[in-house]
Amino acid sequence: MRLLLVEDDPAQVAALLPALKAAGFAVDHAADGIGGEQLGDTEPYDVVVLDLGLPRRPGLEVLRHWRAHGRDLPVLVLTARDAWHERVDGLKAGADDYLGKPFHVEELLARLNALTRRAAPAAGRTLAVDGLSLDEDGQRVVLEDGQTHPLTGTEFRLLRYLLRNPGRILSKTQLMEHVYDLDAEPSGNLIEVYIRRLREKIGRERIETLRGQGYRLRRR
Amino acid sequence: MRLLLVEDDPAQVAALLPALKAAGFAVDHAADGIGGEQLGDTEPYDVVVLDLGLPRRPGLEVLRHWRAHGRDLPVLVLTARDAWHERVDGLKAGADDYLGKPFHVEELLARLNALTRRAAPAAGRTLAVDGLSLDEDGQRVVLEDGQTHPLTGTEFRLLRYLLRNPGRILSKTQLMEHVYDLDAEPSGNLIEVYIRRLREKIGRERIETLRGQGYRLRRR
DNA sequence: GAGGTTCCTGAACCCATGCTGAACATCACT
DNA sequence: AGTGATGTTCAGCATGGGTTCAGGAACCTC
Repeated sequence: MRLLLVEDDPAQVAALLPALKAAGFAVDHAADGIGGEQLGDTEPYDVVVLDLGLPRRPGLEVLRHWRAHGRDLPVLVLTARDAWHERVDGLKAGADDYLGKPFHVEELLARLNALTRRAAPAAGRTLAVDGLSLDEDGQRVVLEDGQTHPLTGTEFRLLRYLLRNPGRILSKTQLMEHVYDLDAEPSGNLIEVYIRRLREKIGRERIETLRGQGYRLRRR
Repeated sequence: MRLLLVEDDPAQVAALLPALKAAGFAVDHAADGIGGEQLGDTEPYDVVVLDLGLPRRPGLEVLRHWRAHGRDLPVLVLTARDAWHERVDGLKAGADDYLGKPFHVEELLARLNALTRRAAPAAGRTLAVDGLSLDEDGQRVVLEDGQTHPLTGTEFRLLRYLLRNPGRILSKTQLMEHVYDLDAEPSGNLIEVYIRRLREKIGRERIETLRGQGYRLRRR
């Protein structure tokens, strides 16, 4: 079992390394975001323990990078205690689990166990579905015919979520919660408005409406 | 997706039920350990949300009972905040995941999603009986010849219930209660109307009428 | 086969939901 | 402060789907 530990605090590392090794993991260690990201890109780890507060590159970005590139290895995120929005952010970014600091080593081991027991999930996806692709760096959509449209921030988040769940029905509440953070209520018709704006850019028929249910990105 | 919620606090239940239903789960609820255990023993749930502090029988015992009897359905455990030993106990007893109270509903849904995705890999949620299959994500029927028809919300719920009970006679009252929530009386001829609409989509003869008794999905 | 009951069917109704265009508010940047 | 871009709210319109109704067909009982 190969494990990547991305953590900058030397004290933490000193505490964790022996415990992880004793638990039977072959541990690699990176002390900053960039190093961690590179290791995660290239080495076949069974699981990653990722701190969020990292020098050089935030943990969340590292995680998003992996997910955006289809890297679907199990990631356990370490967050500050009680920062529940961080945890939700982490889960949204594709974390499989989180643990609030400070934590007990025993608990970390238990959770790693649970994670590695899991079968590998479905293959990672590129954010491209049937000729509709999202340029995540440029924040643009590219259509089949090469046409590209720039997206505003909200449009981008909405489309990204749709593309991550092609063919699935997504309720307005779900969309609301993913486009904005936390418990946003679909008070106004915000989602409708943005769906409309997206449709203008990617084509009316690519997003179906399911009355009373939500919306669905059409997959051909 | 059938979900069993074992939780005694009425306020929690009131908050969770609608959210879970909105997320597409068919939710059964038990208010104590013994009831929950029995339901879990007998019904084919896709996932269980289990509170640990339960009257009549502690959640951990319920979980251990299931695991000891080879019941391997995914279980998410709700624990008191910061009771980390409880969480470790839970994991040792065979929980697949846990969540500390108080938690955010969105977080619960995210974790349930992860759990159910893992448990039913690529199986694609479909209910199928003799060449008649219901695409639960897409809310569509697919016939033997590949023909597909989109379903409205009510049609969908009705057909799903029929498919879950193929070959059984289902009275209009039963259908009413499952298509709508609970105590609805079959005042008008609503069910008749919907049966008709369904027949139009899946074929006249797939649903038999049993005069005075109800309807039955024909199984060949 | 008369009479009653149950079910079928097509159509009409009506309302919640969704769509749309535009105004208004807010933010970032200069 | 001014400007342009983005985010949010609003009001009116369109429409889909849930519901009701009425007339006819099928079925059962006597």
